[in-house]
Amino acid sequence: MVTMRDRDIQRLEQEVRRLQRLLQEVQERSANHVALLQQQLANKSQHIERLQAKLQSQQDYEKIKTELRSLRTLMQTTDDVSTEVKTPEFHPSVGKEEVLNESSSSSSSSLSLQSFIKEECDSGGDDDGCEFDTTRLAQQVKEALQRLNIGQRVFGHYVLGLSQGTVSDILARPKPWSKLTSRGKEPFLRMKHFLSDEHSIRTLSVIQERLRGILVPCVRPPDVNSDDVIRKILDQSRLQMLDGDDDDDGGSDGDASDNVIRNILQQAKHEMQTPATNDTCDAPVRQEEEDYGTLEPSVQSPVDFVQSIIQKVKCELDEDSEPSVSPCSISRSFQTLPADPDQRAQVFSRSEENTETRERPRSCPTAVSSSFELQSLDLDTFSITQRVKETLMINNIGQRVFGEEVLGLTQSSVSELLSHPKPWTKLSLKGKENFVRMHLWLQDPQKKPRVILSPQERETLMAAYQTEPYPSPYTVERLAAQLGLQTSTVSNWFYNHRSRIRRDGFSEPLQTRTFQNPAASRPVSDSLVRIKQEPSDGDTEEDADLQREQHSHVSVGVQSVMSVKREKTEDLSDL
DNA sequence: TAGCAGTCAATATC
DNA sequence: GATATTGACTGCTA
Repeated sequence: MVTMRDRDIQRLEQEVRRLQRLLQEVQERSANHVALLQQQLANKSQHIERLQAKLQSQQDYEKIKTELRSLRTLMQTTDDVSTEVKTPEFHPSVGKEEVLNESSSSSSSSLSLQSFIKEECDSGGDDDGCEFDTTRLAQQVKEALQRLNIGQRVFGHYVLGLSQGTVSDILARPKPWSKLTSRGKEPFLRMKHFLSDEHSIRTLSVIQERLRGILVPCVRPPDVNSDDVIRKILDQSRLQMLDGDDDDDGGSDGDASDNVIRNILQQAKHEMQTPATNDTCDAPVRQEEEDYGTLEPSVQSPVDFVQSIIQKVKCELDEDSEPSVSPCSISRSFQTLPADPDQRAQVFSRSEENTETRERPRSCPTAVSSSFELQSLDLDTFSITQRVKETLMINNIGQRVFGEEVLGLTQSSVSELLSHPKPWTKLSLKGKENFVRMHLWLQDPQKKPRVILSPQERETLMAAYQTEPYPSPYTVERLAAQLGLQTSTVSNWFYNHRSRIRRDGFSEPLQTRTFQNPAASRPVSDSLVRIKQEPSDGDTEEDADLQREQHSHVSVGVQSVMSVKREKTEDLSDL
């Protein structure tokens, strides 16, 4: 009996131990499972955090979408401007309103320039009825640009289709409407239209902001020039290097640029491929493709828009990221020499006066021979240096001047370069640039330099103008000889001077002012000259009108247009 | 053909 | 970097 009970107890004890083990195993499994779940939870939490961060970073999606639309609009309209701006006369029916205002496709409230002009003119019944206060208009535009922090360059390019300098000129000295030709009226119509179209203003503001943000504006229409030639050569060289070897100090720049381009490309592609926004974009940018080449395989419309962005960004990044490669100086005055040795010496001596303030020559588009044959990338550096040395010697040009003006190098560097030229294949990208510059400089010796008149020369011309505003050919020749200038330079100066005096008379604001000599940006003693205002009996009606206007606007200044015209009339009378 | 209006773009200036 | 100046040019007109 006792034995049976002991056996039962023993069995029960075994059972308890088994259950305890089982319990322990379950507990361990549960703990592991809990740990696993906790780990998964942590992972999920991290994932959620990442997603939230991503969501946060993409909150400007709508804004970017809007900007891309704006950019697309401008891509289209810029092409329109670049072609239509060459139209010599303004034809309201032709619709240059494409500039910026074509955004009406997304803004039904936008007025077209055509309808705008019609509305403005309807009150008068014909063109004469369009009477704008150009001074006020210019002032309003200046204020708007200032308020929105929009530069004249961007405004001129996208809205007016004009260069920055012209915009500056028009805004600073607007002619009265009645004195403008139909061509001259066009920028003012555009300004008026721009001011009246909130969408255009907003779009331009966005673009300016965008350009200032990540890109450098490339507002000048692309053209074929020496810079392009060198750029192509160097690009080709870089491509070869990337394919062949890694001896390229410019490679990192290129990679960085391409990464940025790729990012924008992806963003733009995504934008364009989204069904909701995949509207038609039937403006292929063939011209830009030709100008800049393509980064990606060609794509069909509507992704042509993407292509246009690539080209634009490529252009902008190229200009921004490769300053050392940018072939800046080729077209500057020292790139080429006048045919006449005396003039060459004069050009260099004149420019030498200013070399202290000059840095590496800047970019300037000047056409060079399109048959330029440097694409072979196999320049004879020894021959080039020999020819450069000979040219410098013949023209008595110092290495210092040549280095500063053509290569952007010091005299010692020029000396080293000319004395010990490396073979082309051993040169780095930057080293090749110097030889390309020298080669172009040698290739195009007939190009005229930009003349910069000295204060003394201006003074002489001004004095001559005082006595003879319409100089005879003999006087022009005499002045040219006296100053060592070309006769065309003297003639141009007189044309320009008369033109600007007239313009300044027109554009003068109502208050009395001191009339500045065009040369007055320099401290020239004769910048203030008393103006003649008394009318002349022999004046025509137009002259009288001109005089009234002048009389009401100008009290002191350079010799007036009335006296100029009067003298001309007197000359004719004498004849 | 001279002169002009309008403009570009290199350069100066701020 | 943005703006102003100015020599040179184009296209038009008388």
